[in-house]
Amino acid sequence: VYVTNILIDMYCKCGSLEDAHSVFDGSQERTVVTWSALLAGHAQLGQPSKALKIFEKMHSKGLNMDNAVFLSTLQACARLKDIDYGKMVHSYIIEISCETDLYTVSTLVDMYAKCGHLESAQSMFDKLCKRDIVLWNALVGGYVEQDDYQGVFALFLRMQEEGVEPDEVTYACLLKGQFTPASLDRGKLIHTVISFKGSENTSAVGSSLIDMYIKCGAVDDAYGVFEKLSCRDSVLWSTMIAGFSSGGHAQDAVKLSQKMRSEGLQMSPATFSCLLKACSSIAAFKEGKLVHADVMRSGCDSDVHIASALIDMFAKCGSLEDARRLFERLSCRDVVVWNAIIAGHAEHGDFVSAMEYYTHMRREGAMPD
RNA sequence: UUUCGAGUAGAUGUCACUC
Repeated sequence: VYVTNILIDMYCKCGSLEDAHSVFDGSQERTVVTWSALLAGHAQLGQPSKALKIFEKMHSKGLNMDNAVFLSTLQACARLKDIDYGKMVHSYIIEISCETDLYTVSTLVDMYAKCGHLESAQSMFDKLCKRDIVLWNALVGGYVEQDDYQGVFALFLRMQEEGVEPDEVTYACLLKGQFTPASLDRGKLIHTVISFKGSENTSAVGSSLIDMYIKCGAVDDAYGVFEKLSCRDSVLWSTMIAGFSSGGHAQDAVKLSQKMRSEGLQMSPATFSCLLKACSSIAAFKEGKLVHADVMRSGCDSDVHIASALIDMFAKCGSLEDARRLFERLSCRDVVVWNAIIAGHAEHGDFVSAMEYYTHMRREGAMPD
């Protein structure tokens, strides 16, 4: 059973729910953990409704639920913003009496906050006598997501008063809010606090800051943050590249990727994706072909995300042959890939081919959206 | 203290929408 459980968990963590399911279906013996692993996979991989279905099945089978099961179920409720379901799980937790577990309470607070019930989240929070940083962060994030900046401010002050040190997650939470050029002052204020606390130099905070400045239209400030960072992970590079191209500086995005190459850094699939978008936005054909070569070398050319970005890039550069050649070689085509090839041909006035691709798509049984 | 599973936070594909 252990092996089965580990396998299911592994497949879920690799993002393949299908494989996880087939292991699950083929298993002779199942424990709560077997179910729990499958449930967690669905809750975390964007299949919250299916996660709740699994929870219901577990319930009807009369399995003994434990904390792990509740946490994943509550995550699913939070994603769906299904407060009624969340409350139901909550009362179930009270019945089983494991409401004292800090992990469980944090997840409950997070669930209430994400569903917009900040008062419930706050009162649960207040009733506790022991709080860890995750719990604080969950509530901070909740206020931020509801755009309740007074609440954010009050809570942050209370953290200081109680001597709780914010960590990088706290700052990332503060920065995940809505930002527009009108909110640059708020962004800068948060940045000042972070610098004052000396927490500027971590990648999660750095990329959140960059993203914030880009959303505020302050490309130079964003790049300033990037330059100051001594340790850059791939998310940081992607953030900056994406930031340049969305801020109308696609040329700089390309330049940055050259710097990345010259430093001998491996590009991740996400980096490729950002970079290809930059290339297509300015129809940078030569650079696009270079990226294509990099993609081939890294072996992630079968990734549908990358493939569709490549097809789109070639199409936007006006090289439909290259787009077609890539398309033909793909073994797995999702809607986005089909859309990209169809739109590419339509964009260039080749409506006949566009229609042909459309009928081709229907023949293969893919659903248009 | 979660080594069979479980809590908060960062970037990423096509098209359409407001202007």
